[in-house]
Amino acid sequence: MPDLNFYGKVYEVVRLIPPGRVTSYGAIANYLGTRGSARMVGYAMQACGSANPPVPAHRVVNSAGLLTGKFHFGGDRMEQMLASEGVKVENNKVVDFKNLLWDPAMELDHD
DNA sequence: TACTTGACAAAAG
DNA sequence: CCTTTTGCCAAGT
Repeated sequence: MPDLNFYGKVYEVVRLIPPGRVTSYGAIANYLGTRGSARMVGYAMQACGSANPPVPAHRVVNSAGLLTGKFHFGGDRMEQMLASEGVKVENNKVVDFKNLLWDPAMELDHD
């Protein structure tokens, strides 16, 4: 990948998330090598609106599978998109999160 | 250059 | 189980 900033790298990884799957901020940060920058991942999502192509930020949740960013999407839009991809959401959290979790460091960096 | 801010995470109470 | 505290790092001001 080209010389992308931290945000750019985050976008690249998030775009690799297959439909019907979800990942956590920490997983992405860990894949980028900066596990402590999990907050930056979410922070980058905030700026994902300017990214092109768009970033499926709705597939990114926190370590507990909680839709922390649903409020930023505006309403239940995040849940609707996830539901459309087959991801069940209940009480603002992903059902079978661990089963649907797509960890790039484990899926991509896999030998 | 220094301070503030977070769509987080893990630990402690 | 829920709330609070601490650590973390990059971007914006």
